[in-house]
Amino acid sequence: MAGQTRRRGAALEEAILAAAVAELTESGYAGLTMDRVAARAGTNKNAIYRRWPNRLALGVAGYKQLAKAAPLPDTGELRGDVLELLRQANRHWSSPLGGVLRDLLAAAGGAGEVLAQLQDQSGDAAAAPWLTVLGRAVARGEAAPEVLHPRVATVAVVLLRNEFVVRGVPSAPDDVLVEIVDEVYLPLVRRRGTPG
Amino acid sequence: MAGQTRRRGAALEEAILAAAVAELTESGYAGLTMDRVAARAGTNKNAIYRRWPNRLALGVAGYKQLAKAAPLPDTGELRGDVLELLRQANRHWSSPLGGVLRDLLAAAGGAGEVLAQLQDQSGDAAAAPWLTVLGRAVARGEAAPEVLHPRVATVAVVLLRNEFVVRGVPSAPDDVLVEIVDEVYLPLVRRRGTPG
DNA sequence: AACTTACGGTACGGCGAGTACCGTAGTTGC
DNA sequence: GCAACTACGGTACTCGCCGTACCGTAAGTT
Repeated sequence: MAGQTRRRGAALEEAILAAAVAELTESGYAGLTMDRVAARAGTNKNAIYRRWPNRLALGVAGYKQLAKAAPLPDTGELRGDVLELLRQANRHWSSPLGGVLRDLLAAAGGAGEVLAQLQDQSGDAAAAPWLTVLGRAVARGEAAPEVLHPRVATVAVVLLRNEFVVRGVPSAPDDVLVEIVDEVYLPLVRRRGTPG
Repeated sequence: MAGQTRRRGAALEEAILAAAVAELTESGYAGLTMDRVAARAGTNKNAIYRRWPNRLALGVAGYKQLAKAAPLPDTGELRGDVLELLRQANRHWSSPLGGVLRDLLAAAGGAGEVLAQLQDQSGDAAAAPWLTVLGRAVARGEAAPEVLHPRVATVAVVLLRNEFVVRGVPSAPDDVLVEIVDEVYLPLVRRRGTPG
């Protein structure tokens, strides 16, 4: 209609991705249909399928576009850092984006290739901030050196995610975060007696 | 065709549920389509929709039919009990049934009513065996009394579930279970120093 | 026997994934 | 500046599956 020139290549790709992101934020992964994305981008499904093999791949691409890392807290004491990291995670999963992530993880259904792309946001790479914060605590003498281990370091955030996955809460109350920190995480990582 | 009499009521309901269970075990929740269940039960979708409002409800009903509680371990020491509970959970989630449960949790998408029915198997009620086992350990002096708290008691099984949800592993190696027990769970629940 | 209820058969409507075909505009090479 | 190629736009499919509607008919009821 308008005298706009026909888009190609990168320009069109960005338009499609922007449409996908808009649909994801407005309606979640369930609302991300190929027809709607195509319509919103002012193109058709053909152009999408030339770039992404299926709906899930487009969803993952859109999610990665949206998710960005939060700044690392440094309050000077372990408890403050840990609480802040937990609150960041809680905000993320409480947001519409958290629902998208859950749906993507479900749609991937244990398919390794897809999960690998999401792990940057939710898996092993997510252990890095925890190890950093714990490392500073060890240097201060607040934590035992043997807890610098991904499985131990990420216990708190794993427990929080469990609240979302199993209980389906829209947002975890702050009490729960505090409880996780004080009842589980700090007792676990603080200098402890030698095991039998 | 055959001179079989037409089924009604409970007999038909059981046939439908049996068909649903068969589809779930053979093809998982994805393979549980209303048409196939109807065909397999030798009836039609009508009879199904008179009993369950939608596909998810039928899936949940089929799952509950399949899931049964395992016997509570009692090895005489905390570590043995905990490892056995973890191995039970690992077997469950590694089985086709575990995939079904993941899909159902995903399909429920945080809908409380549905999640409540599954929690009997995976949520709060699942804390009971852990509290029992821990209670015996406390009586023996193996564990501190303040860990008799659902969030603390279930830490091990939550960590294990995380392996499945985030990493998508088909089955957790036994090393991982041992690591969870020795690196996280036992240090956490064993008698510990007074917190600051 | 008449009546009511529930099953069986079938045919829809709706939606969304993914595919196919083709005319046409933009780009590239000569 | 012209031809050849590539990629976009439009459209129309197929397929699978959920959920609903309609109706004849068998089973249980009184």
